[in-house]
Amino acid sequence: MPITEDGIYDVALRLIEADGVEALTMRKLAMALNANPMSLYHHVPNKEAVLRGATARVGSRFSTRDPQHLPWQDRLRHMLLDFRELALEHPKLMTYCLGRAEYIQPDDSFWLDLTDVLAAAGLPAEEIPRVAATLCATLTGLMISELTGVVQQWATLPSAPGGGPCPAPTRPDLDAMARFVLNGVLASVENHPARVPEQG
Amino acid sequence: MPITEDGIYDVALRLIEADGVEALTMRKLAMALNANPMSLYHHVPNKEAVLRGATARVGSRFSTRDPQHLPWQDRLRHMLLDFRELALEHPKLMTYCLGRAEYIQPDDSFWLDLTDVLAAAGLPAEEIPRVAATLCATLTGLMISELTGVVQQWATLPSAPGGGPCPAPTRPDLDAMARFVLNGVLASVENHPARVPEQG
DNA sequence: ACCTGAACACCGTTCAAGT
DNA sequence: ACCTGAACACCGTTCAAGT
Repeated sequence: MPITEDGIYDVALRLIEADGVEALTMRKLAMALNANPMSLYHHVPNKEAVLRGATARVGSRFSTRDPQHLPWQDRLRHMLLDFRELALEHPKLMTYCLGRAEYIQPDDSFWLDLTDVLAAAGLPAEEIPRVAATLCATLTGLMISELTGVVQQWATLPSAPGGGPCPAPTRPDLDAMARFVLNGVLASVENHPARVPEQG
Repeated sequence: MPITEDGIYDVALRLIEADGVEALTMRKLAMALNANPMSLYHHVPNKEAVLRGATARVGSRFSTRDPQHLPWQDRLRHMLLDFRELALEHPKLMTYCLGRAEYIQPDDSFWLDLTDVLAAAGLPAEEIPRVAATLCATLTGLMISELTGVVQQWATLPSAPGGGPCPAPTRPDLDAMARFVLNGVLASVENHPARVPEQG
């Protein structure tokens, strides 16, 4: 079968999730595609573009069926938890791309829905981009920390010099920690000084 | 002058802040040290150790004069803002190490002070490591997003499909956004269900 | 003990040559 | 248009040989 751009991104994504981003090589990628390493350069300008393409492919999988009839709190909750689910499905690539710019774009449904929800929450238009940006930053930290394993490591650390280590958090524990952060985010929006609460 | 382990870390840190982590090379590092590339391996096992050493050197600069007489809210505020200042002083290296494990260790004064503050806030001992872990995760996201420039980019994005872009945030704006996240963190701790508020 | 040159096994990418 | 082999300019690291 011939090489296609999307085929390159798909195989790259598979290799990344198997061995990590740092193990991805143009030569290995070509081998997995049964192609000559140099053939890739006829479909893709360079390695950076491969990583960008794989990232975009994951991003396109984010299908938010944003339930617009629900209260904004529930909509925000769904969005952020959906984002987390997607990140947990592609841990290796997401760990990579959460740490650099450009993984959330202005025309992503995630960004559009997020700003829409914040408008529904009663935030004035000029405040929305900055509040949305801080929410994305918080979400970034939660997911990077969970995906790299630091958060599990921290949660296991002793809280006092003499104390023993805590039991490692299980998946339900991590879910609870994510919801704890989420509740803080919701409270921050609710208490934003410029917010005009919806009447009724 | 002879090569020393600390000298290697210091020069590595300088090169990293000048050109970024990905531009650091054992060969360039040796050149900056006026040494043969292979000489480094007599003082350091490999490149990973160089990055770990440089990271530890930045971490040791975190001098928290934790004002224990202040209310826990003020102590927490100081700690997190001090952390941010340190990160802003070493943006390139911090961007790198915030994205991987092990940059906060159990015997770091940052961790010890953080757990101490949470105890002063009235959190039960068994809850402290997990709350501390989520706070570190939030802080990680804020700083990664600020250092990579995503948060500035997001804050500049239009909030509605028809709307124009917002003005780029200035340093005071970024400070305000950091305080916004900080207030959310404080509120999360204050409202933690297991917290026993201090009397008086 | 410390340094060094040559060498090995890799990279990403260019380019001229093939079909 | 698409593919390919050789080659270039790099990497990190090993190792035998030097002082």
